[in-house]
Order: sequence, then C-alpha cells, then structure tokens
Amino acid sequence: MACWLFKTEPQEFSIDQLAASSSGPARWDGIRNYQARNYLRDKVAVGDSVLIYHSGCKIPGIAGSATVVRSGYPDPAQFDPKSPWFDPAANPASPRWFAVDICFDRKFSRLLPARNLKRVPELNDMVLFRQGRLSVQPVSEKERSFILQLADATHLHSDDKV
DNA sequence: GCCAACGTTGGC
DNA sequence: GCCAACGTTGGC
Repeated sequence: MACWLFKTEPQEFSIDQLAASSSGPARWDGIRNYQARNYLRDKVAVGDSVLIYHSGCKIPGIAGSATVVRSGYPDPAQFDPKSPWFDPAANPASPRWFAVDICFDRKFSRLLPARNLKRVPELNDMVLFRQGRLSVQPVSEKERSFILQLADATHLHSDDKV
C-alpha cells in the first residue's frame, strides 16, 4: 500500500467537506499538472492512503487522511464547457486529465502545520518541502507513520510542539 | 530545441 | 499583497 499527499485549498474543498461526504466517495478532480496527472493515472491505487494537506490558507498543514476507493479515470470536468477545469484541447479518445475517488478516513484532532513539520528532521526529505507546486505527491512509509504518530501524540513537550 | 514572457502555486 | 519557484506557451 502506498501513501500520497493531496493538496487542497480549504476554501475550495476542505477536510470538513470531505468528512461531510463520508456517505460516499469524493472525486479528486481538477488536477491540471502533468506530474500530478501521471501519479493519478498510473500510480495511485485502490487502498492507498492519502494525507489531506490544506494549502493557500492561514495555517497550511496536514489536516487528516483518506483512502483511495477508485483509481485513475478520465476527469469528466475536462470535457465540460461549464466547468472551471474545462480543457478545450482534451479529447475523449485520449483523455488528458485524470481523477481518483477517495473516502474520508479521519480528521486529525489537531492540524499539523507545515512550518512545524518542516523542522522535523525525519520529514526533511518530504516532497512537500523539496518541490513546491505539486498537488499530488508520494509520501514514504516512514514519513507516513511518523506523521500519524504526531497526529496521535497527546502529550507534547513545550519545546516539541509540532 | 531554445528561451523569454507569462501564468500559477503557495508560503509569508 | 508580495514574491520566489516553477510550469507552460509561443516565437524564432
């Protein structure tokens, strides 16, 4: 099982909105970056876990997790002229953009702010900090378990507040 | 194929 | 709102 980090602007789609749709899966669509597209199309698999990252907001950070329930399929929005993600060059015969479906897993009891995570040596190599502007990115197993540990840590030392 | 101009992402 | 980093576009 692989792990991924998906970025979203919470004012557009937040962990709370994902939680509210827990009765059914949510489509992760509108990804218009080729590197991210390649992950969605070729790598993201059913059962993979996803860390939900809030970006472009007051406190950017990891807000919770989800599970992939449907692997890559053509993003319908690329063919919809009314959609903000419409791509006039997209061709149904060879779709350009892909989506996956995810199901809400949990919202962390506290947000894990990126600026704190950045200082954690174990997380220095995260793609999140190595490469900007990538909205779908792989997370190593070590990074994943470390992050979940942080999310569940109940007693933190004052000099250790991540 | 190069590269300048431009657009977008995303932290601050 | 600023700006750095990076991706995309388009002329040549």
